Amino acid sequence: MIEKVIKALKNSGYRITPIRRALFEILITSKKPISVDGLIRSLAKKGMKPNKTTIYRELASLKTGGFIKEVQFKSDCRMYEITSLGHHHHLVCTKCNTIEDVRMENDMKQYEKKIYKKMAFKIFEHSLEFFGLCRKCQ
Amino acid sequence: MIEKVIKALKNSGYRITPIRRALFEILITSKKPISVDGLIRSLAKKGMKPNKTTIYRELASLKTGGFIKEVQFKSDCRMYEITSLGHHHHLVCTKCNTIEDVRMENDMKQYEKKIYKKMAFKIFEHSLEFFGLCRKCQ
DNA sequence: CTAAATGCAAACATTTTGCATCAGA
DNA sequence: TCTGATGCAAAATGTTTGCATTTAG
Repeated sequence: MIEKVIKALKNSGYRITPIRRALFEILITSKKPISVDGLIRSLAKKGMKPNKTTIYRELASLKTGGFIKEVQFKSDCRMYEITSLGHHHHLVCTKCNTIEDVRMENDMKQYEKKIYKKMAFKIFEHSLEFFGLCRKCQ
Repeated sequence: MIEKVIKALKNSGYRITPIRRALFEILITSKKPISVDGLIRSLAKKGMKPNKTTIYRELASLKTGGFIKEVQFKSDCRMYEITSLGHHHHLVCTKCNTIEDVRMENDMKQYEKKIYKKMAFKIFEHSLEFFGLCRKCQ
C-alpha cells in the first residue's frame, strides 16, 4: 500500500523525503481525517519535529496533486485524508469527536440526476457528513 | 416575515437594535448563506458601518438562540443562514461561487436508519453539499 | 434605570509568504 | 548539480476577549 503510493508520488515528480514518507504512513494507517496538529503529533511519535509551515505547504501540494482531500466539519479545523481510500461519507460523533467512515452503495447518483432535471445544476462532487452519537457515547 | 422573526427575537429576550433588525432583513432577503464580510457589505449598503466584533458577537448569539445556522463549504469562510428557511441542502457552483438551496423530499431518513442498523451510530443531523456548475456556468 | 448591545484595541489562532539553506535524484 | 523541500521569522487572515460607553426597553 505505502509503496504503491510512493511510486505514484515519484511518477508525479514528488521527491521522497522522510517527512513526506512519514506523512503518508500516518494518513494510510489513520484511515480517518486528521488535522494539522494531529499530523504533527503523529510525526512527533515517529521522532520527527517538522515545522508547521512544512506541513501546510506539504498538504497544499499534495491536495493539488490529488493525493489528499481536505474535509471540514462544522467550525472545527480543516482535516485531511488520503484520496486512495475512495469516496465515502463521515459519521462525526458530537460527544467524543471521533470520525468513522461510511460507504453507501448506490450513493447519491439518483439524487444528483433528479437535481439536474429539476434545477439544471450539473453536479461533480458532493460532501455528506452525519452528526450524532457513536456506539460508545450513546 | 421580518415582523414574525422580530417578535420571536423579543420573546427570546433579544433587544431590537437597528443592526439586529438590518441583519435579519439581509438574512431573510438573501435566502442563501452569507459570510461575515457579505453581511458587512450589505449593511454598508443600508448606510450602517458596524464593527466586525459586533457582527461576530451577534452571529454567535443568534446561533446559540437557534435563529441562524452556520454552514461551511470547503476551505471557504464560514457562512450563515436563517434557520426559518427550514432544512435543505446546498448547490455550490465551483465557477461563480453562487449557492442555491435544494430541498429533497424524503431526505436522508432511510439512509440514517440503515446506518444505525449497520454501525450503531445514532444520527441527529447531517449536512449535504453538492459541488458543480450552475445553469449559467455550464 | 439597568442589563444588553456596541466600539475599540489588543490578543489569539490558523494559515501563508519571503528568503536563506539543505538535500533527493 | 539543480530544483524541490525545509526551517525560521514575519505577515496576513479570521475570530475572540476585556473593558469602557451607549442604548433599548
